[in-house]
Amino acid sequence: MIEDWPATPDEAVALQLRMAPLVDPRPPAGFAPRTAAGLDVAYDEDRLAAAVVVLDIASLETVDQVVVPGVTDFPYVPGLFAFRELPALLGALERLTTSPDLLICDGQGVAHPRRFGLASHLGVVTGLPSIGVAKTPMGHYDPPGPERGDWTELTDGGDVVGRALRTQREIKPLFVSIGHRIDLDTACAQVLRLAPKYRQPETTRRADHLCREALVLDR
DNA sequence: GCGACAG
DNA sequence: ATCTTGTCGC
Repeated sequence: MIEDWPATPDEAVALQLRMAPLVDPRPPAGFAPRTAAGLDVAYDEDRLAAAVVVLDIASLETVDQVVVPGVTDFPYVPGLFAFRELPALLGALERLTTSPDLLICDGQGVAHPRRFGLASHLGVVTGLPSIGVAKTPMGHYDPPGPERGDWTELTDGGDVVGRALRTQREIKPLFVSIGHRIDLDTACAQVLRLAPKYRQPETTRRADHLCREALVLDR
C-alpha cells in the first residue's frame, strides 16, 4: 500500500519534497461535506493506538469509528511527524464502513517547512479533502481578537500558510491550515462548526478519547 | 555557528 | 505525546 516508505529522516524529507507538489488546494466540484472524520494516535512506550471517528457534521453524532493497535517505527522529529502516525491512521481509515467526506487531522497541513504536514500527507495519499488543526504553530502569527471566530494569518517565509483561529472566547487559538482539496476559508468554517463548545473540534476530541481508552484496554 | 522545531 | 495537584465551573 505504502511504497518506498522511508527508513531514515533524510529519506523522509526527500519523500515530502517529492509529494508536496501533489497537494491540490481546490475543493472537489460542489464540495459540501456531510461527514467529517477525526484522527488521533495515543502512545505507551513502543505501543500505539490509532483512532478514526466519523461524525455527521450537521448533528455532530458519531456515525462510525475504528481504533487499531500498532507499534512506533519512526522517532518523533519535528517536521517528520507524519511518518510516526500515517501507517496506523491509514490502517484505521481502511477499516471504516464508509468513506468520510473530510479528514480533520491533529497536526499541520501546509503550515509546514516543506508545505507537507500530516494533514496534507493523509489527504494526498487518500485523495480525500483534509484539514490540519494544530495546537502549536509552525510559523509566525499575531494573536487574534478574543472572540470565537476571530483569526489572524499564520505565515512562514513570506507565505500565508494558515490561520490562528479562536474557537472559543479568550481561549488559546488553534492553528488551521489546508491539508488537501479544500480552501482556507472553508477549512476554518468547518473547524468552527465542529468546535461549538470546546477548543478542539468534536472530531478530534472523540478520536482522542477513543485511542486513549483502547491503549488501556489493550494492556 | 546558534536557535527553533506539529505530536 | 506523556508526566502531574489542586481548583474552578456546570
